[in-house]
Amino acid sequence: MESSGAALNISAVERETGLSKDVLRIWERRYGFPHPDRDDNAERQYAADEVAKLRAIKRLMDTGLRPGKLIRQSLDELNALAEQRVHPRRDAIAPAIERDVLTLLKAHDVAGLHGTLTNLLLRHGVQRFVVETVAPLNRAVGEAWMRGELQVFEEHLYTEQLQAALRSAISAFPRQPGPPRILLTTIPGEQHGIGLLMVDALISPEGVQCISLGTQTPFEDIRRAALAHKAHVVALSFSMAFPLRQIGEALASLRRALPPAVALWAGGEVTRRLRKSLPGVQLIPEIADALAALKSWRAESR
Amino acid sequence: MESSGAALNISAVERETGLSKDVLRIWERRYGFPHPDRDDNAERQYAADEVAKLRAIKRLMDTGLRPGKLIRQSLDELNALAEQRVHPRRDAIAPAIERDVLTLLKAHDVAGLHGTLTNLLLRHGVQRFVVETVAPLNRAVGEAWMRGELQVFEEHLYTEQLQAALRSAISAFPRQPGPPRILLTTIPGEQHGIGLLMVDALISPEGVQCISLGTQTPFEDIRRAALAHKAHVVALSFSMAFPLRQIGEALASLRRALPPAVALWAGGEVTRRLRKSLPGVQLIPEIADALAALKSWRAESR
DNA sequence: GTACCAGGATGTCCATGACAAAAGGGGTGT
DNA sequence: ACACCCCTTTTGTCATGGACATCCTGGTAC
Repeated sequence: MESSGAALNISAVERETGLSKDVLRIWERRYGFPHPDRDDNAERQYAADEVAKLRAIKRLMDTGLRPGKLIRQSLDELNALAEQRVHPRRDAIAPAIERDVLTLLKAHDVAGLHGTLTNLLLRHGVQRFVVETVAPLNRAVGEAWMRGELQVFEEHLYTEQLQAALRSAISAFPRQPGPPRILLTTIPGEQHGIGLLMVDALISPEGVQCISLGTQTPFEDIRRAALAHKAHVVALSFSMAFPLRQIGEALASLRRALPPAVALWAGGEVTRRLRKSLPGVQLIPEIADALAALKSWRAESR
Repeated sequence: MESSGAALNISAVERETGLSKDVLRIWERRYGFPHPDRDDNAERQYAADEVAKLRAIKRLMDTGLRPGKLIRQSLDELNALAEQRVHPRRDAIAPAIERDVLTLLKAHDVAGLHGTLTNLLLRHGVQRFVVETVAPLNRAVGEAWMRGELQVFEEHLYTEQLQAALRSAISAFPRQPGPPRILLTTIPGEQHGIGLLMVDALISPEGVQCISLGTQTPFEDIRRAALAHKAHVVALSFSMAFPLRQIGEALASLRRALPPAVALWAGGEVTRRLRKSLPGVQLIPEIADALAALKSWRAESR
């Protein structure tokens, strides 16, 4: 294992942790952590365990905690805290399905995972699959990852298999002409697209036309796309990792850029943490709320 | 159009153009461009046309040009240059299919695009579809985008529809047990996953087991995943936008981290621009080379 | 033609200062 | 209890300007 896998420079740490260079430097200045070695050229060289602790801190911050209280704790304490922070939400024992999937993931059983997801999808139908299976599974996987039970690559495998399942469900449904026509995408910087697929799979069966642009569409292009496709709704998805600060600003500026007749939906659990009220923006903190939003759109547009 | 849709601050420009804050600031210092206004707090406020020019410059840089020669040119000159830079490669008139797809894209005809891709896929089979249709189409779309004929959101729609087509093809093939077992992913920072899907679709029919982790797997996790899945090959994909500088370094360090028995493939057109020789790394500059690489792996491993 | 070297071009890193926005903590009125 | 407001602390982002490793280009020697 030699020198514990080569120290990382600051931009590598930025990529691995999601903490900007500015933040890494100012934490060092203010809190004394991290405290990387310097190479011959006086550049920071972060050790693997420092990066691990930074990742743990980032994880907890994404749930709403602040760095000042986290940064002095040891990695073990942080993991304990993560566990604490997760348990309260678990109202009962984790259902069998979630345990099964986590077991398959840890066993790296690709075929089993694929089979299980496909089975659930076919058994319950797309919509129940999304609301009752995928949403809780995402939570379970996210929590397991938070607790350090899952490796990053195991979580990637989950995402990939889930994506395959959702896409096959979506493509099985013939596209029916709207309305409403819904434009799905994420803003630049938000690279998680699973939320888009979930919405697509959930509401396509309702006879709406979902047009997905994938992730990270520049603002100006979201506007242009909405006009070009004559979209009735623009729906954005945000993940927990996305900087909360930017969400409000982004939604407000997009709201200004879009014609008032075009509805703007913002999905993702984080949207629950938004403080400012955003007139003209429909928040969708739970995936099931997308169906409600669709209903109310149809009611209003008559 | 008043203040042309609100000026962007430096981090917004970083997201929209892919140029880091450091680069934006030092260009301003060295070349005098961009030259953003300052707000009350002396922070840079980039106008929309500056951002457009920056995007044009970035586009051209991704093809190997250097900023010093680009930055003094006007947006029109840059677009002309992009056109020039594209044409030489076009040895004949663009085939009908490529023209058709571009027309559909510009007409925002989602159903037509989906139909055309599906039709081609079913008509020619997966492998021919990937090599003879998708690869030239990608090039055509990339070039049209470079010339400014395509908007970003139109290119996103293409990517999304293509992804749907490829995934449905892949999922239609039953996964057969390898060998080789091939781990597909990209390294952190590389967010384009189409290459992975193309490889998957191309070689899955050959009876290999492709395990895709999606994009941006941290180095350490690539190693762990290779071991956990007992992969025979680790295949990475690189797009033109990925900083060439980092590719060589990344491949070398990954080569060191992986057991010698595990082959390392690096795909994508950019790999042709690599200077250093990389022992133990198989380059795959053309998608069709993946089949050759597979053949030679099978020959050697006997 | 090829190999090699010097100088220019380019991106990344560093240190430090400043400040706006968000969050927390009280206190007060209903 | 709860809602509201104001003040303090916390936190992230931005700015400036200097340094330097690396890559590219072009010229020179063989």
